[in-house]
Amino acid sequence: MTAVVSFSDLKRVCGNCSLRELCLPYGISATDLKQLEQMVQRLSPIARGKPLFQQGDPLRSIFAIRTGSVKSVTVAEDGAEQITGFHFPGELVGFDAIAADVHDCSVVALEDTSVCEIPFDRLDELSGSVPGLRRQLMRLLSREIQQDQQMLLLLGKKGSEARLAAFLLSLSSRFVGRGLSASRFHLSMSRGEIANYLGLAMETISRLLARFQQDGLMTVDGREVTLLDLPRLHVVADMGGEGGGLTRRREG
Amino acid sequence: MTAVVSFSDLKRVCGNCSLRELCLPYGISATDLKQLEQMVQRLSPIARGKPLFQQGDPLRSIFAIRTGSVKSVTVAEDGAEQITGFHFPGELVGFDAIAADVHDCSVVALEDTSVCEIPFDRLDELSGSVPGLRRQLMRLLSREIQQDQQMLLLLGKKGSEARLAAFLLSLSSRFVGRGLSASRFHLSMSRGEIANYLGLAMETISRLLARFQQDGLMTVDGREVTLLDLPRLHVVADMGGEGGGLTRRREG
DNA sequence: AAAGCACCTTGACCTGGATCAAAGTCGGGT
DNA sequence: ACCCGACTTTGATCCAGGTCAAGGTGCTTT
Repeated sequence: MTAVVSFSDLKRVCGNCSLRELCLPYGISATDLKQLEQMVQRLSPIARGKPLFQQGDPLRSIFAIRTGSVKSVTVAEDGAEQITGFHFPGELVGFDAIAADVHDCSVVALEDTSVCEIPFDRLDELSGSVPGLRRQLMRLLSREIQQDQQMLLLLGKKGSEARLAAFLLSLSSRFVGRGLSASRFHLSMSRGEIANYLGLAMETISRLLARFQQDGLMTVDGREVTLLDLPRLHVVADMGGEGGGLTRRREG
Repeated sequence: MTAVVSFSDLKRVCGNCSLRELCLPYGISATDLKQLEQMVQRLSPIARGKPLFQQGDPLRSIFAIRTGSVKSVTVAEDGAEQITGFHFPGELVGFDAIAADVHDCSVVALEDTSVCEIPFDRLDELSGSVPGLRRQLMRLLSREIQQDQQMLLLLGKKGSEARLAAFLLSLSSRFVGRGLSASRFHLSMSRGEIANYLGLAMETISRLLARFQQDGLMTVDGREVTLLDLPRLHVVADMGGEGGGLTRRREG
């Protein structure tokens, strides 16, 4: 092991590429970092609506979103499509494919999007020699499990208002992490995509947004959104359990 | 690296413990295996209703179910409980905790259950020196992501019949994997727990089981279940998408 | 064998959100 | 400027599944 790389060195290498998330806090040596740097390729931007990879494609690489945004979509045998996630700069996609070496969802750009490609076998190899990288990879996989399970709770136990509020708050907190505004942002996905993601009908999203606005929780102008009352949105997002006021019985 | 261990050696070491799933097909050396063997501890059986670990506990170990069965439960801030999974012999639990070093679900025994405990930091350490083990760990994490996303599709897009049918088929195929009958088995969870897991009301489960029986799809006697028509159950499980006959519009 | 309890079933009714329908809005192309 | 197609809003109606209520069923305890 050679010297640990400084923060500024890293910034030079990855810029604000999301890969710094992958390696930063875990002490990577200069040689290891060089290897990591060399394995990453910048792809030409993906146009809105174009897939980064598709369900059924063999696992070749993991991708990091640099700019723009994407959705991941799973289609069932019967043709039903479920959006399983939206991803923004600094986030990685493709982890679903490790289990079977085949992607079981498609990832599609919601707007013009640039990504970095990380060939998986090289990443795997390097993670053998860099314990911090291995831990970080596992952490990322585990985080995805957590998020999906949080989503299961949302779909299994919460009503439409709580779902939408939770969705807006999730976007907000992720934008904050990127140094953007917590309360004012642009939705890169359509109402229909939000609806699909939350297991609701498009019309319901439309009505809910109108109601939230009317209740002073937020402002909506097309896809431009301003959250006016974060605390109350949190209350709405937490509604619907047996702990709160209005119960919603479901188990015996 | 010393000699690769034979299948029979492995059987001696892990018996039919689920850990063989973790290491078997990936060529582990005798010394490595010895290390793995030494790190695994057999816990005294967990009584029905007792937790293996609880939401909020720090990550210490991963657990492999040896006999019996467990459920994992997440409780939201508002008190709503969501069962995020059922686990049977040969399956591992605890992966959710890697991201934050804290378990974000509780795992509770559905019947008297015996498990093996695998201290996580030792597993992590060993996985550094054994590439096959590392790959297998990643595969397991990734598989959990896949399963959760499959579940998201179920909760987001399918009706009650499809959910229950898919649930029964999932149990069936998992039991087959353990060498048990695909069509005849015992439910170790209550109707209420099934309902909670599937995002339905207990009464709905009860009614659906009655209807499935009446339709000749299966036989129910308390918690004893016999699947009579696997193919038709598959059809029911796949219902509800825009590809099939009866549509269920949701996106624009 | 009676009581107690946890679990399950069945029926009657209600409601949240889906579906159907019909305009309205906006951005991009010619 | 105008048109076109994709997206969004809003209203009316419907229904799958939740909720409420009232018994069963069967196991364990005494």
